[in-house]
Order: sequence, then structure tokens, then C-alpha cells
Amino acid sequence: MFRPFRSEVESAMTGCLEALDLPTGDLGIEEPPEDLDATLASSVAFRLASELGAAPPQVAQQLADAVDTDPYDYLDAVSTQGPYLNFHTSDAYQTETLEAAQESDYGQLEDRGESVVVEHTSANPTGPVHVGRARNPILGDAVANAMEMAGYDVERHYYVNDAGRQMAVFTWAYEKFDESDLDSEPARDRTEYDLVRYYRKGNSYLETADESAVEAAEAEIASILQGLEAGDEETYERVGEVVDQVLGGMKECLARLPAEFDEFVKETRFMVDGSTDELAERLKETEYAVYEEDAWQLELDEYGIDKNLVFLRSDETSLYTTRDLAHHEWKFDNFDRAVTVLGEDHKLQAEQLQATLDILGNDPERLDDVIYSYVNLPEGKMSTRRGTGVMLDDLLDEAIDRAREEVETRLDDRIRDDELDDDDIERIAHQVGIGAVRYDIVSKQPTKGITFRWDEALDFEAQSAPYVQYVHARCCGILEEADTEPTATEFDADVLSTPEERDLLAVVARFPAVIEEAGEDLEPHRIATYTRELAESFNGFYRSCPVLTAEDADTRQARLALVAAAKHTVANALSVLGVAAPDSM
RNA sequence: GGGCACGUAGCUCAGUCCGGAGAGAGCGUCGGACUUCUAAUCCGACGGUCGUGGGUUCGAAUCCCAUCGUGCCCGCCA
Repeated sequence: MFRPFRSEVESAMTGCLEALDLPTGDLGIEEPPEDLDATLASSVAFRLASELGAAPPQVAQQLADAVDTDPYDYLDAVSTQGPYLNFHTSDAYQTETLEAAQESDYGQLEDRGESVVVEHTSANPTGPVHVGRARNPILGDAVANAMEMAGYDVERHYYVNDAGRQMAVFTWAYEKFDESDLDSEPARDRTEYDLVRYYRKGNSYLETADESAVEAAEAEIASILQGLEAGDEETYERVGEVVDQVLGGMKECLARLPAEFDEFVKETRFMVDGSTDELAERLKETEYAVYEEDAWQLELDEYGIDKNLVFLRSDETSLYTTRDLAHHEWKFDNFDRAVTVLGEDHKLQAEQLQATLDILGNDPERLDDVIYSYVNLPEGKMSTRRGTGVMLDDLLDEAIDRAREEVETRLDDRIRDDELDDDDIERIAHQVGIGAVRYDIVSKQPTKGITFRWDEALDFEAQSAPYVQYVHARCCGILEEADTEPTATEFDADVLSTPEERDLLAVVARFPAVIEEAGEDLEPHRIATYTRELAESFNGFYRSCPVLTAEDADTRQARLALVAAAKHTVANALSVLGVAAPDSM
């Protein structure tokens, strides 16, 4: 009910200011400090003080007196404290929040009737997913989830770069070398770990072999690229054999997170259907196009980009961005909006794409980018080609092992007599281990750099996933013990009167607004911050408010409803983050 | 050299978009709380020139300018 309450406050303030013939452009509405019992506040009195020739506290009082709360359901009263106006909620606010949160989909906002394609990960199919890349699926999945919960109609796409130079090199190397040429065993028994050895071998060969050998190899690589450009069937099959195998392995790895996709869109698709050629022709016709140094380029100075964008090589083949432009026009044809999650190293390319889409007559406002910084090792960047980096599979394995150890050591001094069996332990180890990895990454602002350190990545201490997951397990424990989940008619929210109960309910009430903000601003880390506040409030409530042994039946019933509300809220918040919500821990 | 990001407690981070109520957490350190619905919990203490210097403002971690440090980018690679 926070969102409707906010609307009421805005409406009440606007009405009040209009009645006094004051400007309504800035209502100064903000969230008050935590130790106040007001739900919203306004600092507008500061700005109106000079205009009214009175000190801010007097202005605040004058405004508070003028506000009419009668027409509103959730706005109960306005008070002042110095220069601030404080807005207080009604009993109906509590009651209806508690009722709304009994629904297991609490936080799911109304359908906006707007479709959006969220493209994320899109890692080149060159080898195993390493931790440097892993921020993308974890962030991307959360962005998609947040938008979905905020009411958008979301599709998740993985754009497969199967037509670039890297894949041509890979295909050439895969065909040229034999197992006996390779100098190591696969690090893991899965296709991408096997095949990446050819890719690395090929790259080191190109760096170290003698000139004529490199020349011959480059000729073969160029012929593969040209074969793709010309739509040659056999070339597609050769490249496809490598791409599909490697991608298949990468999908298995990503599924462990899990990060799932509605569609894998191959870039060769936009070569085969002629849209890349057609697009290049259209670009040539624009006033931005120049033919320099035997290649077609686009001058983007007007867009503040001083680097020319080459869109056709001198041999007439297309480049990644050319194909990606066709890809994005396809997105615009099929979706209302497009969101792309990509590393900061692709930022310039994203700006060029944005500018060029505009030149081609598209509305660039329909495309948003979510940019994140790479996860680096203390000693530098991770690289598939060079074989440096921590593999996501290894990180997940370690995290699960660490979580399993934790569960087992806690087994002995466990109070609850629910007899965890081996399957439970394994389940909890997976939920907590993988959850901790995801939470650690998704809870930080994407623009902040992360340096990967094993001890930090495997730190399950507070302010991490298990802290929040534990709240869910506690809720489940209570509700299971009570042997009933209350329905919306069987409780009275008014009996929830302790500070801890009111605080928890107040936090629960804000959840839909947090979803709205995270979904609209593409900032899922806000949900992680919120889960921490929610968990803190719940633990405070848990400490001081017995539920099953409450002093009377009404209190017990209302607290059970509050526990169910907290459970749905924490479960749905974790679900947006892609973190499992364990029933027991 | 140019462009873009980041810089908040010893460490890891919220807060910055949209300026407002003594700058908040966690880890670590120190001290407390389990005959209790799960102690992966809770309570308390210690700890901060919000990189630095200017400016705007009644008010700046937040906006502007400058500066330093770190990262990323500046390929007919992706």
C-alpha cells in the first residue's frame, strides 16, 4: 500500500499548495529517518520560506494545517517537526498491506502491456564461462526478473556471436589440429573444456608460427569469414559444428546458476536473411557515410563520438556491429523495448550502435544498456584465449562444498528436531552455496569494479545470501509448526502494535515500490539492499514477538499472517535476485 | 593524450540519478544473550578529513569546476 499512500501524499500536498496559490513543481517528498514513525515526509517548507516571508518551521505548520486528509484512505495525519512535514498512515494501510501480502505473488505489479527483450550474457562461444563473464548472466537474469515483476512482458535472449573472426579462428584451429597437438588434458569433462584447447592452440600458433605459416592460416580464416558472408552452406556447417558444441557446454554451466533463456539468437541469422546487407546499403546512402581507406565508415562526430565506425571491411564483409545493427532493428520490430546487459569494455560500441540506430531512423530511446565492470583477478584480467581465470564451474563447486561443510558442522548443535537427511543437506548446500555467489555479485552496483578473491567469494557471513535465506527458513518453520497459513479474512492487523511488528509490516509494505524502482531503473541491487532491511526487521520481530505461543489467539493469528507476509516478500525478493529460498536450513 | 566509469570506517559495501532531519550496514576487534517458534540469530562498544581543493545553495557524500589515484575504451577484433 506504499505506492497508493505515496500517491495520496502527492495529491494532498499538491492540493494544499494550490489552495495557498503556491508552486507545485517540487513537493519535496522523501523518506524520513528510520527512527521516526512517519512513512513519508516533505522538506518543501525550506523552499517556500523566502516566498512566504516566514521561517521554514512556521511554513511547515501552515502547510500541515492546510492539508485535508479526509478524502484519503491511507493518509491519516500530517504532523510537523521543525521545518519538516511528516505523513502518517492509517489503520487501513496496515490492514490492507497485511492482506495483500498474504498472496504468494505479492510484489507482482500490474501488467504494463509493454514487451521487452532483455539480452544478456551473449558470451562468445569460445570456451568455459569464467568468473569475469559471470557477472553478466547473474546481473542480466536479475534485471529480467525485476522487470517481469514490475509488470513488463519479458523475453530473455542470448545473442550468439557465431560469425566473427574469433569463430573463424576457432573453426580453422579445430580442423587443423589433432588431440596429439594439444599440450594439456581438458580441465573438466565437458565439451567446452575440451574444445577450448583448440582455440588456445590456434591463437598461440598465430602468435608464434613463422610468417608463411601464419599467412596460410590467415588465408583460411579469411575464406571462412567470406564463406559466411556469401551464405555458403558448407562454411555454415563447419562453423556451426564448433559453435553448437561449445555453446552446448556453456549452457550447461549457466543452467547451474540457473540462467535460462527463451531464445538463442545467432548473428548469422541476420546475414542469411539479407538484413545485414540491406542495412549496409542503407548506411551507405546516409550523409554520415564515407568511403575511406578502402572501407565504408560512418562519421559520428555529431553524436560526440570522434571514432569512425567501420561497417564494411575493404573485402566487403560485415563487422560485428553491422550485424548487431540488423539484430537491433529486428528487436525493434518484435518488441516495444530492448535492454542489453554488457561489460564496460563494450561501452563505445554500444554508443556507436545507439547513434547509428538513430541515423537509420529508429527511436534510440527504446534501447537501454546496463553496463557493468569486469570481475578481475588481483593479478589482472581473466581471458579465455590465454587460459587465465577462475571458472564459474569451479567457483560454484567450491561454494557448494563450503556450504555443505557449514550445514554439517551446524548439524550437531541444532535445536530443531526435523532430522535433515542427506538429500536435505545436499539441497541446502546448493541453495546456500550458489545463492551466496549470486547474491554477492548482484548486491553491488554494477559499475563498481570487483576484484575476485576466493575468501571473499566464499564468505557466508552476514549481509550475504544465507542471512536472508535464513529468514525464509524461519518463516517456513513457524508456519509449518502452526500447521496453517492464515487466509486474508482470519486476522486483525490492528492487534499488531509493538514497534517490531509495525516496523516489519512497514518494510513489507514498501516491497512493491522497491520492485517498481528496480524494474524501471534496471537496478536489481536495490532489491538486495531491501532484502537486508527486511531480514533485519524480521529478526527483530522474531526476537521479541513469540508467534506460536503468543499471549492470545488474536495476536497469534495476526502474527502468523505477518510471518506469511514476510515469507512471501522475502521469497519473491530472493526470486528476483535468482537466489533460492530454502524451506529449512 | 582523449573519452567513460569508480574513490564513503582497517576491509567489503549501501546512500549519489531526484541536495535536506546527528553519514548507515556487515566483516574484523572487544564485551554480552541459547531450559525459548532454527544462535547461519540478536544486543552493546570501538571505528569516518564521504580522495583532495574550490564553487553554487538557507543546506552538499549527493549538483558544478579543477585536481589526484584506480579501472575500462580509443582495431577493417568481438
